Amino acid sequence: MLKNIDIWLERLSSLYKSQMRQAVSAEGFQLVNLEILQYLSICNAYSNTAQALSEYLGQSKGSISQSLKIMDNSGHIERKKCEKDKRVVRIFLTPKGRSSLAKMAQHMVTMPTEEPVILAGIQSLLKAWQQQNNHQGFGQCVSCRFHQPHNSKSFKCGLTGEFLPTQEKLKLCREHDFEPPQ
Amino acid sequence: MLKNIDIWLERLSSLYKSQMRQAVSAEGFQLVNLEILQYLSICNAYSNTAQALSEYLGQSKGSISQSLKIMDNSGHIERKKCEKDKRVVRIFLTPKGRSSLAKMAQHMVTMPTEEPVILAGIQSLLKAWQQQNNHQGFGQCVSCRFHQPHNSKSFKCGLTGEFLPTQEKLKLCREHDFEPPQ
DNA sequence: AAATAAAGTTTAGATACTAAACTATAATTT
DNA sequence: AAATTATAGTTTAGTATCTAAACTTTATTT
Repeated sequence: MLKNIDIWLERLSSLYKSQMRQAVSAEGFQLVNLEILQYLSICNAYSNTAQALSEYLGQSKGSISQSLKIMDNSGHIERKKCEKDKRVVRIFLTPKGRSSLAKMAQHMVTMPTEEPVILAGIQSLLKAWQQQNNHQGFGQCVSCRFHQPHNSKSFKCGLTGEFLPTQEKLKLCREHDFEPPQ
Repeated sequence: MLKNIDIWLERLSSLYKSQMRQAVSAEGFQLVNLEILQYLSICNAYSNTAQALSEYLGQSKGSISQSLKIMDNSGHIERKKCEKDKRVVRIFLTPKGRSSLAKMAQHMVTMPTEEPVILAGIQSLLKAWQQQNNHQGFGQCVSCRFHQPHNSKSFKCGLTGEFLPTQEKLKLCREHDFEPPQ
């Protein structure tokens, strides 16, 4: 049935969630609000939309839309219509949102060591999952098949053709894909 | 702010949850029901209670109690009063519960490899978390400070003094602790 | 130009969650 | 031994969340 490592992964996931629950209740938030703030702090400029959040968190668009409305009213996020595509509404963290997130992050323990092999293991798991789930994306630009190094200040995204500043390469992208499609 | 590995952990956790959501909706369940069935399938004989579930999942007793009531009515679990301590109600998976769990497990991808170093990494993270959270327990008997090898068929739990069959040593215990208390 | 697709919002109904009050039993204290 | 405190669980009431489906607007495809 469940393998040894699956049991630990299960526990890891439960404990992570439990930790988040503690963090939010200390700040009078709901779980989903922290998830949204956290996502917005690590996603790239292509991925700050309700649709992306819906895919990332695995919840319906309607539910996300409602949560965003509340967080907009409370001043934790800002929504701006995208000029290029007027169907799209881009979401941004406000200073208030960032500050709330920082407070909640204090309640969370981070990974004690940055062992490359652990990172590699986690990535191999994600890779397997994504392959099963029709390449549903979300990963750092630097590990993406579209990532093209350019110079020290920027890299090129092979999908959009745009040049992005180097700091963006560690952010999550909804278009991320490890492997070329079959 | 967030370290590289934290971002991947975040994604791991979100994807895990998202996967679970897909699995439950395919069976017409709710997320929490799968979490409960899963826990019951991996916890040991000391840990199959509402209180333990509440601690494990980080939710209130009331919420857990309500979910258990529903799952009892639907025949997925059974509740039996504990003879030793009449305050306690022990929870058991029924064949129907096991079968539902098995069906949902088919929708979940498991860890591709059982790399010991990845397992070690996950455990070191859990250890750090537990230490911050007042040793709040939950781990396999085999990694617990109370675990005392006996013979090939059984081991002794140093906390309760009982001898437990070997197969139990891979199950989760709510009393689990990595390190001796300070 | 028409049809289809995609992003987002709104609504209604179902479900889940928490906090607090409550019952029952066990463990501690006096 | 009696009283107090702690623990396990349930119930209730109110709030928040979630989904599905209908709908609007804008983009893309036919």
